[in-house]
Amino acid sequence: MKDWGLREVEPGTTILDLLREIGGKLAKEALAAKIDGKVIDLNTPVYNDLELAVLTFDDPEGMQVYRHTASHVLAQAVKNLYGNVRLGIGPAIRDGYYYDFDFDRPISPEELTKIEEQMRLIIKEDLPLERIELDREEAIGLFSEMGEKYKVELVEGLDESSTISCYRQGDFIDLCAGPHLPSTGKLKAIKLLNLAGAYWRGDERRPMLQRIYGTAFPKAKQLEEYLQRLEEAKKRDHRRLGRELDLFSFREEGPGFPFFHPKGIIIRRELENFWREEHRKAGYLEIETPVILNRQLWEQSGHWDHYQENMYFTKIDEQDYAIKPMNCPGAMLIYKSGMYSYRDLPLRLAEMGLVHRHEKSGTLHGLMRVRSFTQDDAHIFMLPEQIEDEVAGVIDLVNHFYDVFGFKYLVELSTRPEKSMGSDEMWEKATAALHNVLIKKGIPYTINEGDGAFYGPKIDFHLQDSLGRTWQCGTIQLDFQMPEKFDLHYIAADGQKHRPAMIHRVVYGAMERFIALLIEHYAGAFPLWLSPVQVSVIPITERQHEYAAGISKRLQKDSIRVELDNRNEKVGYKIREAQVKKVPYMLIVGDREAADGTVSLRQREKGDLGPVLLENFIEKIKNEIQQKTK
RNA sequence: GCUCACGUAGCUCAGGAGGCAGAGCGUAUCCUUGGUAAGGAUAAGGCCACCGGUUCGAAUCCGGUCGUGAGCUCCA
Repeated sequence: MKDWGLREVEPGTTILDLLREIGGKLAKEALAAKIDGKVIDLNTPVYNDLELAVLTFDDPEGMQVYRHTASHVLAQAVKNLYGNVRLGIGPAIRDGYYYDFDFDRPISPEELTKIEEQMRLIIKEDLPLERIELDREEAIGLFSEMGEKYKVELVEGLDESSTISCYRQGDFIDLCAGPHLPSTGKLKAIKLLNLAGAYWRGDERRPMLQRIYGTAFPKAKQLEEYLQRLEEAKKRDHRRLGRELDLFSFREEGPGFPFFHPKGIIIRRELENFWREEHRKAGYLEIETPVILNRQLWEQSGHWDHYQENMYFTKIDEQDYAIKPMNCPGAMLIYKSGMYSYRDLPLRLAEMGLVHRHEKSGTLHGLMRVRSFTQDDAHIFMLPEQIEDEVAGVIDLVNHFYDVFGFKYLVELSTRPEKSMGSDEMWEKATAALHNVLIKKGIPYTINEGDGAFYGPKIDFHLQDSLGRTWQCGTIQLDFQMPEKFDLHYIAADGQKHRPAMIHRVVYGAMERFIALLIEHYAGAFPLWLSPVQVSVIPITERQHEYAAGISKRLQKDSIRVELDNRNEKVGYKIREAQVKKVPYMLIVGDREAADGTVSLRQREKGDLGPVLLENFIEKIKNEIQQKTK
């Protein structure tokens, strides 16, 4: 923030006037101001001494004000075009803004163009935004008269004592805390992006409104760049790359049930191998539990009461069974099959468990959200005093894994949900334990109130997809319930039975989701160790087919995943294809290479690297695979 | 599950006032044997998602079902 020194002005001068007086680009670029940490309108008059910071589009708060005003312009445009429409809410969000409308008749996406044109007219008029403060009764009266029932509801929900503010631009007035741009003319590059449904106040029992999403930038170039980024993100979409790279598919015969193709399975198995290795090192033992288990077990675990709508059922010999939606009850039974001393704890039982959940049809999303998936699960049974160490250990493990892939993640601590089991005391104890570890480790996190599992609070690790949407992957869930329900115990030093504590945890989360995120993260160009095809051998003419086949066999002998492209095509064509399929290494062999036992090496990112001896290449690639570096 | 939109060849998509189904990529065969991101020719490939209605006649119009997309709700 620049320092413009001290200024003295007539009382009542607005901040905008003040900035104009200072001159330069300031007045033009300013969007809002900040006084004592509070963001305010540039139209605010100044009466006392104060320290002022100017917000531009480069400040997140400035950007928010800019887009929030754009949402008001959107609402005004819609009001102008469709007289009979009730307004919902219209905030600024990441990358833009939206506004919710209750139309008499749903509008179609084509109409967005028309609305956008109307918005441009409003911007051109350069209408000043005026802040109006009223009391509760006045506000309710005003919005009732306008037939804005949602606004009336909002006002009624506001604190008795709070001042209610509205913003007016031309003949459009909206309930709003502000702040806003001084006038609509400040808006430059605007664009409406899409149309979707959204429940009023996010409640599925309430009416569904139509939400219009848009964005706005001060410069046309910025808007173009943003749209360009969206296009680029679409190219990284795992559903598209999954098809192009022949990794997996979905069919109408099994909505939400993915089919993994040979190339997709390679990635999956590599991830599993890595997982097994790291878990062995971290002191886990691997187990496997059945997919179908008796109803009585699910009643005992609480799933029958708390998770039924997400479960699939079947009958065997007239008996009710359920397809497991979680692996925990199975792990409980394994624990129960033996006797444990306190010296045996912590006992870490890991399971690549295939679970099925009946997710609502509208929530399915490629591999990110499916109805059958494999969790890289583990249940840690431990002494109460081992809880914090074990939670910390899992956090370290998650950290290590995500580091290998170069993922940045967001951490959330989720607390007790409404639908849950156990005493308040248990919940408090468990939540405090998770909280402590996060504090001790200095991990930044946000609290997600009421979003815990029905049996305990949890720490979640979220990863971002190509469009910046976040997906929960790793999770650590503390559970005092299951050990209770299943009457688990261990023999302590006092020779008596005691109750162990338990952690449910996953690192990848679900293999399917994690693979989806990896695809988007790498844009399909997997690091060598994960690449379904690591090397493509490309003979230039038929004369080298034999030599090329020998190379291919030689690589295969060392478990290198190689494809021999001896199709009747030119080198350029074959190289292009290997490049499009994101194969890390291409070995081009012509007469020269065949004569001196070399290969011409081409790397996916670096291009032609010239000839190398085959054995040297093999040594290099084996080393790189082992290192798991790019 | 809800709102809106969409469903035509393996993929990307044209077409459609109701009257014999189209392109590019990919695939197959042939020609070409070419040195670092697309050589040429020919051919195969479709119950226009499914079920019903309107009509002499439906890929096209109408209704329903299923699936997909964006978002909401819900969650790894």
